[in-house]
Amino acid sequence: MLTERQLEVVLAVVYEYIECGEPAGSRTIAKKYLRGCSPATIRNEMSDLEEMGYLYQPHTSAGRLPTPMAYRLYVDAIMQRRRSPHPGVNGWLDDIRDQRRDMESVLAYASQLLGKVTSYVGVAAIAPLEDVAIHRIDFLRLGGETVLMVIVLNGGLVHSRTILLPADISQDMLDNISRSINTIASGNPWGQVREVIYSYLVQELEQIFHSCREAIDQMDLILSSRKYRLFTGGARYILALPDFQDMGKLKAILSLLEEEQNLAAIVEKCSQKEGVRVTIGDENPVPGISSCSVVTVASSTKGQRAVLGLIGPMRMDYERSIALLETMLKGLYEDF
Amino acid sequence: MLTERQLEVVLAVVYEYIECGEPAGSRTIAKKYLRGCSPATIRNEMSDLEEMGYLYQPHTSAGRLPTPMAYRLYVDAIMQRRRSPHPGVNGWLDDIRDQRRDMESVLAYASQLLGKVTSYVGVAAIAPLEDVAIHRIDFLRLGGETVLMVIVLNGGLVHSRTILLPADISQDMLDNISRSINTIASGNPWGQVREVIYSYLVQELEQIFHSCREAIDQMDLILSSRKYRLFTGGARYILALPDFQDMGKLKAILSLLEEEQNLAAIVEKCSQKEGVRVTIGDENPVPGISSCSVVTVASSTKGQRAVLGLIGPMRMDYERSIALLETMLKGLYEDF
DNA sequence: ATTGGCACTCGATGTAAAAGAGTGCTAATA
DNA sequence: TATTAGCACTCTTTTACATCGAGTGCCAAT
Repeated sequence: MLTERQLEVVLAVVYEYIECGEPAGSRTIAKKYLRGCSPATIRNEMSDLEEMGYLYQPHTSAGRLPTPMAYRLYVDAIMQRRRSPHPGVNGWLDDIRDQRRDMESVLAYASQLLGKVTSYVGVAAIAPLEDVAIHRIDFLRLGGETVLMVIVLNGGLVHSRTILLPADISQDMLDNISRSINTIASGNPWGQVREVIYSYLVQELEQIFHSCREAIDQMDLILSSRKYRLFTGGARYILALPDFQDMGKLKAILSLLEEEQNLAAIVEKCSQKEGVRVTIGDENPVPGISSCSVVTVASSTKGQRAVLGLIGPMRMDYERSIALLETMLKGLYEDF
Repeated sequence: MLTERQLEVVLAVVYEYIECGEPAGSRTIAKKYLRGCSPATIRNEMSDLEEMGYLYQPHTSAGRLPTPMAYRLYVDAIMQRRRSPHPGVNGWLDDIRDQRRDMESVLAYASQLLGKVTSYVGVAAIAPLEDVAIHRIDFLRLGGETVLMVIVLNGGLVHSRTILLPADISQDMLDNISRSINTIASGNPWGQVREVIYSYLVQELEQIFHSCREAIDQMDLILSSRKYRLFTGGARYILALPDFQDMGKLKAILSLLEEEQNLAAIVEKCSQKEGVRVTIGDENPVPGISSCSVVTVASSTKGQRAVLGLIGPMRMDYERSIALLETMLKGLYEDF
């Protein structure tokens, strides 16, 4: 167990490193954070803390750096404290309102904004909740065998996908089908109506039923998987951070951004519960970004779950990031 | 005017630099490309070529590098030659076919593939042609005042946008409106039916007409602007290139990718005519990537214009890039 | 338990010498 | 007259080595 003073030292080292980006020496800590102690005392504490796994030295003659354990301690301490809202958010929300057109573009813009103001990578995501009700389903023939299926969920989330249906099904027939499906489905969650729709299709469309398999499959895919729609922005700003001068780290983070599934895994894991969640280093489910941290805030209303997040170096400014995300998500929810 | 041998030297220097990434010395050129001459002869030629603006030295005791003028010469020479198709494309097209779902995902995947196999940044874009016919227009009420407008163009391009319409217009009314609009519009280009639709709305919807302004405006925006839908992929791979070890260049290219309008400007300029187009250095309309080159290939069918492209360093492998893009676009068009 | 003092470690910085690559020029050559 | 061999010169890159300084660990004094 940590003594009071050891805790202070750990938090001081983390704070100092987050602020300055350089290993913290005993002298600095004594002078800036624990005025009552001499450097020698701090040195002794530091030595103990290193043994306990909270600090480490990059080399013998350097100051101490926090280990992930120390960051965890620091973040837990922050999370206990009452946090004040991040300043400036209101102006940015106005920007977003000006740009707004639909949920998608709002989130895309929000992620860019998050990246820009923090110099980390901004993330925004949204997914339907499990029991979200279907608003309507439409089929629009595009030409040839391809048909565009548009699924609108309560809350405004829109999924569209092209499927293949026999060319001899006219748009009128499609309209009839969607009318019937909508009568059954509209206002109900997919889980409740899936079977009904299924048997309707079996009965009504006996002759072409096998061709509709794909449609049903795609509906299942869209409506059951509850996949997040992901937006990221501001990747270019991390280039300015000293932590990402290393090409290896850069590559890892860019790869993450370009591979949706990995990003989705992170968002998914982070959003299992409401509110703020901080994932440090290799607490992350994705390999490769073990030197990064992820801060997310999740919230559900109107049948959908939204997530805002920041991906940054392990020494990112957690306090500010958390405040920013909380304030921003709250602001977005007031509007939309 | 260049002598035969001077031309050979310039092309050799460009080729050598593209291959090896290092300034080419007189010895190397004499040995690998102009066996009949001694290094001293090449030195004299090089000196002249430097004066003419084709070559330059990064410092006194280094070999020569090509200037943008030299690259231009080289590319023009390539373009004259008959090009053979890029090998391996067929396999990749199979990949694309497997992944395919709709035009959007095909292009997204194609851009990623392009990036991956070249280590440059892959670009794919598509836009409707000026006279593309409207396939249909639908309005789906999402809830409250928001209505989703879905515009499907002949050829399969889908635009959707939320607009605001009074809450007392029911979905049935919307259906009627879209039916009428479709009767007028379907199969015709926007330019021809714009006025008719306009007057229909004025007549039929007198009382709510002012609320429909936005719908018309948005249609205008979507159907007149012919904006490109852009996809990029493979940005992470350029990190491995020696040319992008410089943070400044990296930042420039990442910024370009995140700012749609600049990318759109490049694509637009490049796609004014059919076929291959190579833009070298600051021939580009966008500042910041003056040390990059862009190779694009454009083609129009079925009412839309597709562009595939690669953004790479100025010493990118133009020959291979051009072959790859041409083969790929051709393959895509055969399928879709 | 805390602190001042001091030797020690190890990266960072700076300087000088050596190595290497390639040029430019001159004089010889075909 | 065009080409070439030879050689001095320039400039970067590499290596080696001395120095500096931040910070530690430890011991003896408080």
